[in-house]
Amino acid sequence: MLDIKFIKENKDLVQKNNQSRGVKVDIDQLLDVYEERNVLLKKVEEKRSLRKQESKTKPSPEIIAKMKMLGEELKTIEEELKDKEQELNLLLWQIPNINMPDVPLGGEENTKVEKTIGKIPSFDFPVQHHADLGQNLDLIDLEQGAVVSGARFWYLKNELVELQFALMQFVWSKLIKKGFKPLAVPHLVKEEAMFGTGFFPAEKNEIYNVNQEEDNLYLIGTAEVPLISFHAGQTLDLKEAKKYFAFTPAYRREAGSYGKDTKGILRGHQFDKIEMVIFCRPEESQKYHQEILSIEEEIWQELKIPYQVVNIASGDLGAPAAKKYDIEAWLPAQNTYREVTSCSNTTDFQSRRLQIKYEQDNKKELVHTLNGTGMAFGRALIAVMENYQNAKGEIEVPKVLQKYLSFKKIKKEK
RNA sequence: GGAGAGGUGGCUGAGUGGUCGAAAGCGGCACCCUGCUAAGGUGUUAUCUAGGAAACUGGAUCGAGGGUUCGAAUCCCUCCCUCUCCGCCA
Repeated sequence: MLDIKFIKENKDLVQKNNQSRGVKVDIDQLLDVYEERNVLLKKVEEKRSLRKQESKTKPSPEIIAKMKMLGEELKTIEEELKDKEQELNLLLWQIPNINMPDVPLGGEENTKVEKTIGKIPSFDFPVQHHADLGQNLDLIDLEQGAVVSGARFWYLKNELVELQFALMQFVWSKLIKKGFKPLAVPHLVKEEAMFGTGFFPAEKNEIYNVNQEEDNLYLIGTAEVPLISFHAGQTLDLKEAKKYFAFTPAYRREAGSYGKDTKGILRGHQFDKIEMVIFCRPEESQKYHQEILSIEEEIWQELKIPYQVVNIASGDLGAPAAKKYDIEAWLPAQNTYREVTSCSNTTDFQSRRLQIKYEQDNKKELVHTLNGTGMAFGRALIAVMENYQNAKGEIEVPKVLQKYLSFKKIKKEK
């Protein structure tokens, strides 16, 4: 979230920024509420001060009577203050991060293609959709997934599972080489972690709530949540930035996407993913954003799959992100690029909520946090399947993955 | 799941209703001493927040949130977490 003082001093900027993201919070109202809250706070503090002075020693009966009255007044004002702070927070929590200067303004249609890498392949045979390849080669079982868990769940089978494991090792070893430290993280988190990373309140309906009555935990929609929360409440030594990654499933309700991408495994309630995060000093976050992007690009380049990098427009940014790049890989069967990774600079939006700081000239300052997809395996599998299919309806194994596998092609006969 | 114990400052640990933001020790910092020398002495040393140029002043914080009380680290309730024993278990 933003610093209320920053909002006060940069009213117009915040207002414009909100507009660019389609967020309708009345900043004047917010600042009014803030002022009202400050007045109440001052009153409360004055009365508390009085009470404190009289409570140093045992007071006389008259003073006790007086203090009793003061206590009543205090209680009333404290109640008002609490309501006012609640009102303030509800407004404040809706305000998204400030766009970086080079974020394209507008909605999805204004997403800017930064670069296009790789030549779109031309096939001299009819290309198959990954769902058909999966069916023909006995790699995906959507029907039984639906029987067991419902729509948008599936089983991966045979070589496809091995292929995913090969991709995992490929990305894993690369991130280790790049200085990222692996973490095995909780997949169920408390509300505070969801709020702190900025997924609540905005995206609450995307998240599974487990055992609300007894445990009230939330299934992670991305490892970003436990990874960033790993340092919640801590003051870090940031002489060097901290880099982590984790391999986890991502659980998503996909509440708003009924009827969208229903064929195959492009959009599901659960997919495996490697996520990376970085904690760094504010002046370094733009540099590390580029670094994360370049690692993601390297992965797709080595897989030899065409992709484009897009700079997400303001209206499409999640609340915590100041800037976001997606990589979209070419999917031949859909004849288009589709999102396969996403990396964001969330500046101090998350660290302010989670109170993640570092020490600078004997003062504690908020860190900047970044996150990026190492690999979303569901979509990576789709990209490999569709781009590496051949005329015989087989799937060839990308060169960089071959050392992890005992086969070079996925064929029909097992 | 059952039975218990507990969460206090950077650390150890005292504090069961008022003068407690909190003894003592350790650690840190500053100065002094310099034939007890990998030592001694003196002083100082929590965090957040509002105002202020600063000195300073106010408020909050003893796991979190409520409650009782004129007054809560201390009493009551709920929650979170840690530990011990039993049970179960990959």
